[in-house]
Amino acid sequence: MALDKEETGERVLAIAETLLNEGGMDNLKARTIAEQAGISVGSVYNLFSDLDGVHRAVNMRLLDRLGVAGAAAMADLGRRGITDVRQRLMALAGAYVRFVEAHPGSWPALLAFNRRRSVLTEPDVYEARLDQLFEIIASVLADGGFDLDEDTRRIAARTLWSSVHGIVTSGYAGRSVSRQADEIDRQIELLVAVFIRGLERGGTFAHAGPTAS
Amino acid sequence: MALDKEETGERVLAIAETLLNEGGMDNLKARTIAEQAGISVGSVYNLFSDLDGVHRAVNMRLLDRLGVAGAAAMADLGRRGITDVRQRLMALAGAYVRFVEAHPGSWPALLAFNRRRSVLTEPDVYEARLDQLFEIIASVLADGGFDLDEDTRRIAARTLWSSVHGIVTSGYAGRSVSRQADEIDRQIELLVAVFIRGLERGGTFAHAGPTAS
DNA sequence: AGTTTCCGTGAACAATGTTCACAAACTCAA
DNA sequence: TTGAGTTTGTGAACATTGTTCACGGAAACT
Repeated sequence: MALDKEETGERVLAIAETLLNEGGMDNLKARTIAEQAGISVGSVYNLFSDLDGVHRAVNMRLLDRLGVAGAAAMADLGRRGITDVRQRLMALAGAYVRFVEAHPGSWPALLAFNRRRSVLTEPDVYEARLDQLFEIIASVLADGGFDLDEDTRRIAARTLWSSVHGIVTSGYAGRSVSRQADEIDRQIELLVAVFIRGLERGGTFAHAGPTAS
Repeated sequence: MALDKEETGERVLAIAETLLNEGGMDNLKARTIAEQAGISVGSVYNLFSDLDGVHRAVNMRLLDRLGVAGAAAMADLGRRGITDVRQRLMALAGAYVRFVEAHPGSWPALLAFNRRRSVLTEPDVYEARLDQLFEIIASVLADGGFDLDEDTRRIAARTLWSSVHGIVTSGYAGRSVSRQADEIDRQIELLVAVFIRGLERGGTFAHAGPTAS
């Protein structure tokens, strides 16, 4: 055998990611993986606990890649000496949009996966990887000259992320990709602009009135 | 037979919704539905094209219910003479949060369903139902005294919706429900506050710089 | 009554996740 | 090298599930 266990595992993950990216969760089949990897079905289960385990591993790779993309976008701006908050936030959002477009099947599959196993599993590893992204956003806000205490900045970073995420996922649900791409750009543009203007005005964001009656 | 075709269909949908709400998409099984409805598997396929058809029908009911919840929240505020933009937006967001909490399994299942059949099917009916919600938000913004042209207002309404949606779905992914509920409230509160302050400052939101280089 | 149409039934088929008894390959001491 | 012990690979077999369809009965209509 030319490949050792770890190499075979990597190959399986690469195949699995392609399958997920091309056909979503329904396309991740044990027999297809085995066939394409040149191993038997049983070996797949020898390498991973089950298909969920394979999917989880693929998801980790995706999250790592997303983190790298975000960090790279920031590094690029830093290299070019750009410190403008708006440009930095747009660069981060743009990195996310491009990441989603580059993973049209596997990223939705990750979201669907998390949704399926909502509260049942330990999302600790996920959270850790996402926190990394929140940190980037929070640091941008910290450098933006806003008058925000650390807690508010933390919330604002998460809110910004969730909002961009919502725009992108809502945007790509239905219709054709091209038609929606422009709509998504406009929404993100408005979101970032409004956010910056809103934060610039300062003030507190403490829990005030009732959410609803 | 005591029930006619339509009544049986309704019963099937009620059962299907319960199944989805309790166990997500994986829990929607033809045989379970048949058993609980007191009919045979074949009859399920006589009433609906396939399980996707059942799920689609359940989703329609959910979207209708969401629309009703939104309209009811607005009607309630109207009855109490409340016209404050912030309160109205918070009421809408609150209605959505409560709706999601009331459908902990079936709503995620709807989202997962849409994600699975991303561009393949006709989401026209979905879009129509969602547009109804966007209209409500847009009308609130129109009454808010902002200096926005109609197009910007449309984008702003969709952005606001997508953002709230993103906050809620990101928030309920992982961890316990109770822990996250407060975080979600704070994020929505900040989002709405920032949005209003940002829009108040007026100005244009035209596509300006490059999204990223 | 006879005919036609519609509807319910559940056995049967195909696809798929998962297991497991067996075999092959490998490790390492004697 | 040999042989015991361990690890790894294999694919047949099983359980579950979506979906179909030939059959039979009920209902409607003539």
